[in-house]
Amino acid sequence: MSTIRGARERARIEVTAAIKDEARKQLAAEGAARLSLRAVARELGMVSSALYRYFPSRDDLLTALIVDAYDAVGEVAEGARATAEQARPHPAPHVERWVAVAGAVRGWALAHPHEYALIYGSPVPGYSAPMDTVGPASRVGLVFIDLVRDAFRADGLAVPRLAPELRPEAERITADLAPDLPPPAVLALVAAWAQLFGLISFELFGQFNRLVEAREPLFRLAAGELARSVGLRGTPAG
Amino acid sequence: MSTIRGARERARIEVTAAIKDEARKQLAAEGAARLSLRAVARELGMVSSALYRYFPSRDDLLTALIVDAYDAVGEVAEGARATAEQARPHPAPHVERWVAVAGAVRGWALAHPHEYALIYGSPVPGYSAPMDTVGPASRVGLVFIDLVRDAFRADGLAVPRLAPELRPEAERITADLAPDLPPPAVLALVAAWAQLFGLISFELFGQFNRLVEAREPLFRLAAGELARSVGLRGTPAG
DNA sequence: CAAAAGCAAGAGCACTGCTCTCGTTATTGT
DNA sequence: ACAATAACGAGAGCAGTGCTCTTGCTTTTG
Repeated sequence: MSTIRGARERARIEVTAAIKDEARKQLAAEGAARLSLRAVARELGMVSSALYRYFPSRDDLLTALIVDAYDAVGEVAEGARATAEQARPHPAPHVERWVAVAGAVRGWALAHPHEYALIYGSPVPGYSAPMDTVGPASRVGLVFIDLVRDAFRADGLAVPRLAPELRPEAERITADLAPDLPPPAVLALVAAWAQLFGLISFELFGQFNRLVEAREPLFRLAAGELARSVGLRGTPAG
Repeated sequence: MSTIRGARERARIEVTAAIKDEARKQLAAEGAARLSLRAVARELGMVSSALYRYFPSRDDLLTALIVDAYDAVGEVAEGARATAEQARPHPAPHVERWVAVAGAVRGWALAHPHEYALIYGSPVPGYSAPMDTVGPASRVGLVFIDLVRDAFRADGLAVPRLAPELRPEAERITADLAPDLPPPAVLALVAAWAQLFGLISFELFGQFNRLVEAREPLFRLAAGELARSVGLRGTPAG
């Protein structure tokens, strides 16, 4: 299965990892647009053509970095949820768990701006997300779904009202994502999910420059309201 | 002032416009990353070095396109507001004016995805927005501010509650943007503004692929709730 | 009418992604 | 154990990029 069969296979794994590490370093330093295959190879002491034995093209390297970034932010979100769940002495209200997860995602984004831009900014390569990315891409979303499910089971949800025309869409999405949850809440969750990343993107991409100073409190405020719009209950004043 | 003084000056203006037009064409076709100075020059029948008489670098060309894009979407927003204002037989409720403006911005984004990505996606060039862009960049925001001001004067605002810690920030931003409006509403407006573009970006950048089908209704729903979060009043059911 | 400034063209530099070939080395099947 | 096969690293090379510099020419200016 995952047993390493020989020196060749072992070396391949190590070289692949080294390439990705160096590429990630250049990504963090210069951004995706300035990431250069040749520079990566140069830094690793290989010749550029050798690198093509590991990644068939620059876009494939970028795709690998995209997958890793999705996994990294997904892991951060999962960790934040676990931490918020085990808060002592009392378990945190669900709105605050939501805010904690959202804040963790924002923190990761601020710490890794170029990786964030890679996955939540404009699509860089040939404008089609490969299938490899859809799994890791949904990890953060799943965290929010699980969180809402917990809230639903513990306290119930203040299910938002829904226009009749959106009813079928809400049911379709609910069947896909979380058949055990109320469709209006799932639809609100999808919208809240997008809006959450809107806040992060605006902050990160400079739209708040010379305008908003207290960014973290504003983010927490908005995230809390989004949680309530999904139906979560928490402390009244945010 | 703006009188054209000679053939040389006239030619410069025309050539500059031609370069921007061709660049915009390539931008729409291939995206900002693949926009090539040499290709633009080639298509215009000039040699690449001649193009540097008009734009000192590729980034400056991109900056010019950014400014134009901000102006274009700003104009669309202003037009949508004017149209919604003059609706007959009855003037539209303010929530619906907000939704109309937001929908117009979304429509422009869907029609010009690469230009939208240029201004609201990840920052492409050396990661610092030049001063030339801040004016045009605020046009859309100003439309929303004006719209909220109209609503405030006509019907008043259902001013959202605000945590005390955010009070100073809200007052600072209000002094900058719209001193005549209630600070909590201005702060909510800033947050709503970011969230609105989060919805558009997620749709445009493929995050809704294989998930959301009825995107326009969902957008209108979320936009309406954002309007209400700022304090606007409208028809109850959205 | 001469000096100055603006302009297009071309050559050239350093860089990019990517392909192809050519020895070398490790893995595999007999 | 040995030969066939596949993977590998190195190098040369192609077409393309942004950008600079020099060289003549033309328009504008004093």
